Amino acid sequence: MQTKLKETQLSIIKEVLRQYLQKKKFRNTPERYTILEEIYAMDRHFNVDDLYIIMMEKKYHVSKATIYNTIEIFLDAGLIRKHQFGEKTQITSSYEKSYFDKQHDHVIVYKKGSEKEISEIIEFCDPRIQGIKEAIEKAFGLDIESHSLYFYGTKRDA
Amino acid sequence: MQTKLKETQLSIIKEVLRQYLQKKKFRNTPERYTILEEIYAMDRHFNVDDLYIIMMEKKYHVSKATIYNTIEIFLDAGLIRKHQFGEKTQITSSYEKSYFDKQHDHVIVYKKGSEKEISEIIEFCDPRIQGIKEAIEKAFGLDIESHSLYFYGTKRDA
DNA sequence: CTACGTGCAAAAGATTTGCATTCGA
DNA sequence: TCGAATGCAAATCTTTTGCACGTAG
Repeated sequence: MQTKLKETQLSIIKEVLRQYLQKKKFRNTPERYTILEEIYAMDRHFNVDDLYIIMMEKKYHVSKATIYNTIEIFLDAGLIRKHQFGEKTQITSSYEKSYFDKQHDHVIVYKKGSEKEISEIIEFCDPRIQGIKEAIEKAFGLDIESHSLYFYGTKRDA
Repeated sequence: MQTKLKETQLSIIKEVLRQYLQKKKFRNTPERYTILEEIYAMDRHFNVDDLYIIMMEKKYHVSKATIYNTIEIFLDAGLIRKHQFGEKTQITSSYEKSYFDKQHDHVIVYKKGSEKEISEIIEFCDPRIQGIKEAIEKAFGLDIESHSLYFYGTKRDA
């Protein structure tokens, strides 16, 4: 039934994409649906290269240019979220599927000695962030549309 | 007296750098002090290119490689902080001096129509973030060393 | 049929690296 | 003196762009 659920979810997000494309008067290209499926079949964060390699391995011919282009669309459609993990290193952007998730934030856990290697990424969700958001909106007369919060740390010694 | 204050601050941070270099057994090169002065003479966020251009204009010969190298040192010394503003765009890292500031977070305000252009960056400081931090540390058994929080939004209509 | 979207390769932009030279300790 | 830092240029890596072709509408 896990499979069943996945199938149902898949048809939902495809429908979301379909409606988005329609509204924006973009075309229903097969590439866009294939990439969407692959993203939603994955269970972790990914970057463009990860995705490209996966597509290659599965013999779907999709160029990186198309992946970049498509990701832009998915971001706008709210189907994925973008991250810049690893403040210390990393230029590469990461992404994750977002449609069935609730908004959450991340803790980047570094390996003890090496300040550069990420050992783990933990997700969490703290309601207090909402309170901060509302305070900011009121204080500065803004509409806050999104936020990103990262904590950086290490595993505490036992 | 603004000038006086600035001079005093300058001698303090130079001393901080001196001690840091000494502790790490790095060399006291003039470039490192020159770059530090320029950074602390600035009053806003900057990126490597900004800094490079400023150095050029003032006829200090410093290569970009050295700037990158030096910035790494200053980060580790706690003399500057690194940012990745503009989740939607921007690859370039920004930095800001940090020694006399208290830790603060940022709101990235985008221009109304164009989702890509930043119109303003607001700094704020909300103590609730501390509470979240402590909750995370307790919940996951971590030592959190730093965080970054960005809100993204637009000016509210009058 | 007519753009829009794709693939490919080249370009662009940020950062890193290699190497010869300089210079602080 | 001698190894660490610098400057310069080349290399690398991610993302963007230009152009010819294919295809959705």
